[in-house]
Amino acid sequence: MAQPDTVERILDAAEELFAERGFSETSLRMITSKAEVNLAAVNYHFGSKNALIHAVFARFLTPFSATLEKAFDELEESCGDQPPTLNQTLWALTDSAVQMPQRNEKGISIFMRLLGLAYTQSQGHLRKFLEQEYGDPFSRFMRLLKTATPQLSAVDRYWRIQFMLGATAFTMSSSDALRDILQNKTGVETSVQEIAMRLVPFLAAGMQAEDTMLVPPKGSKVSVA
Amino acid sequence: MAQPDTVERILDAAEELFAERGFSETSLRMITSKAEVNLAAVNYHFGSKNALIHAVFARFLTPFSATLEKAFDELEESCGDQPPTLNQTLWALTDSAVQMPQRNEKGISIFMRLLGLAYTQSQGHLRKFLEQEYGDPFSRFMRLLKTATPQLSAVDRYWRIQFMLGATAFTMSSSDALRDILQNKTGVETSVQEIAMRLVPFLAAGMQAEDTMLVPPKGSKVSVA
DNA sequence: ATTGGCCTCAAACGTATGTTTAAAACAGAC
DNA sequence: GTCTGTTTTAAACATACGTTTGAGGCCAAT
Repeated sequence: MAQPDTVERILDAAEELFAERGFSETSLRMITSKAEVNLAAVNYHFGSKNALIHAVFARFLTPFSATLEKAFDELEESCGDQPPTLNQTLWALTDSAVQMPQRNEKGISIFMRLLGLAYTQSQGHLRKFLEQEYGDPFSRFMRLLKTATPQLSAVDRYWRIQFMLGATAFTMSSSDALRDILQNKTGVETSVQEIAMRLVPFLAAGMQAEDTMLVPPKGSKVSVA
Repeated sequence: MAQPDTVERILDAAEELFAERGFSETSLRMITSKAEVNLAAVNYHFGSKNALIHAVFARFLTPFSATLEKAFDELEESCGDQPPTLNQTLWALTDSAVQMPQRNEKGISIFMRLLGLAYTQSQGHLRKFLEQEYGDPFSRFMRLLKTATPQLSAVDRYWRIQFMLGATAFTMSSSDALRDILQNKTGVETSVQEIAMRLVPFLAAGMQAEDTMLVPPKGSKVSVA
C-alpha cells in the first residue's frame, strides 16, 4: 500500500473514533480499517492499544500545555505584583484552548470530548499517564485559581473547581450534539467560541457565589450531617 | 443453590459493578459471580445484558420520578399563583434525590454515579429507553427552569442548563473518587448531601450570572464569529 | 406417584477482541 | 545487484465476551 505516514493516519482515525465512541467501545480493527492500514500496524508502531491511547492524548496535550504555560507566563507578567483575577485566569485557559491549531474543523470539539472522556472513562492507566505527563500545568492552574479566590475555604474551592471542570468537560464533550439540537430547535448557529463565551461567565459566577445557601431553605429535607 | 430472589441479587450486583466500572467494562460473568448465581440466570430472567441495564435504571428511576413529580406538585401548590423560584426548583430536585430510600450506605452515590454514566456513556439504547420512560418529569423540570429564569434569552437558558447538567452529572459520576481525593488531601469527610448543598448555590449563581462578559476581556484572542 | 411449570446448572456456541508470528515487500547504502 | 534494516502483510493465536442449549432439580397441584 505504501501510504504516507502510517503512524499519523492511525492517530487521526483513533482520535476521531475514541471521541465518537469511547475507548473500550473502539476496537483496533475499527481504527485500522478507518485509517486504511494493516491491523498489526498499531501494535508494531505503538506497542499496544493503551499506548496508542496515550499517544493520541500526547499529540494534542503536549502543544496545548506549552501554549497554556506561555499564556500563564504572560498573564502573570502583565499583572505585575497583583495576582491574576479569576476572570483573567479562566480566559487565559479558554484562549489557549481556542487558539490551538486545529487539524480540521472538528478539531476543538474532539479535543474537548477527549478531555471529558479522560475524566469520566479514565481507566487507571490513562489517569496515571496524564497526571505524570501533564500534572504541572494543571497544578499551576489550580494555584492560580487558589490565589484568585482567597475568600473561599479550601473545601469550598475544591468542590467548586470540580463543578467547573464538570460543566466544561461535559458541555464540550457533547458540544457537537448540543449545537445541532439548538440549531434544529431555534435555527441559531453556535460556534465553539461562543459556547466558551457563555461558559466562562457562568463558571465565574458559580465560583464566586456566596455560600449563604449552605443551609438549605425552609422545608427542605436535606440536613447537615 | 436455591438462594432467595435471584433477580434481586443480580440487580444489586449489577448496579454496584456498573457504577464502579461502567457498562461495557462490566461483564455478565463479573455480575453473576458477585451475585453468586449462574451465568445463564441473567439471560433467563432479563433476556439480555442491555435489558439488565434498563432494569437497573428502572428499579431506582421509577420511584425517583414518582417522588420528584410529587415534590413538584407540592412546590407548585405551595407557591400559589407565583411560579416557583430557581432555588426552590433546584432544591426540590435535590431533596427528592437525597430522600430516596437507600438500599445501603452507598445507595445515593451509586444512584448519582449511574445517572452520570447514563449521560456520558449513553449507548443509544439507554438514552432511548430513558427518554421514553422518564422524559415527562424531565420536561417538567425544564419548564420550571424556564419560568424561574424569565430574564434569560432562550439561547442563554439553553446553554446554562447544559452547564448545570454537566456540573451535576460529572461531579456525581465521580463523586466517590473525588470524595476520596479530598479525604486523603485534607482529612475532610464529605457526604453526598454536603456535595449537593455546595452544588446548588454554585448552579444557581451560574444560572443567574449577568452576561456582561459576553464580550471577552481586553487582550483575549477569542472573538465573536 | 405423577405431572407440569418454573428455575438452575454446566457446558458449549459463535463471535470479537488484543496481540503475535513469520514471510513478503520495500527502501536506501554500498 | 546485493545486502540490511524497516515496514507491511495475511494468518493465526489465545482469550473473553454475550448468548443458547439441554439436561436436571425443585415444588406445588393433580
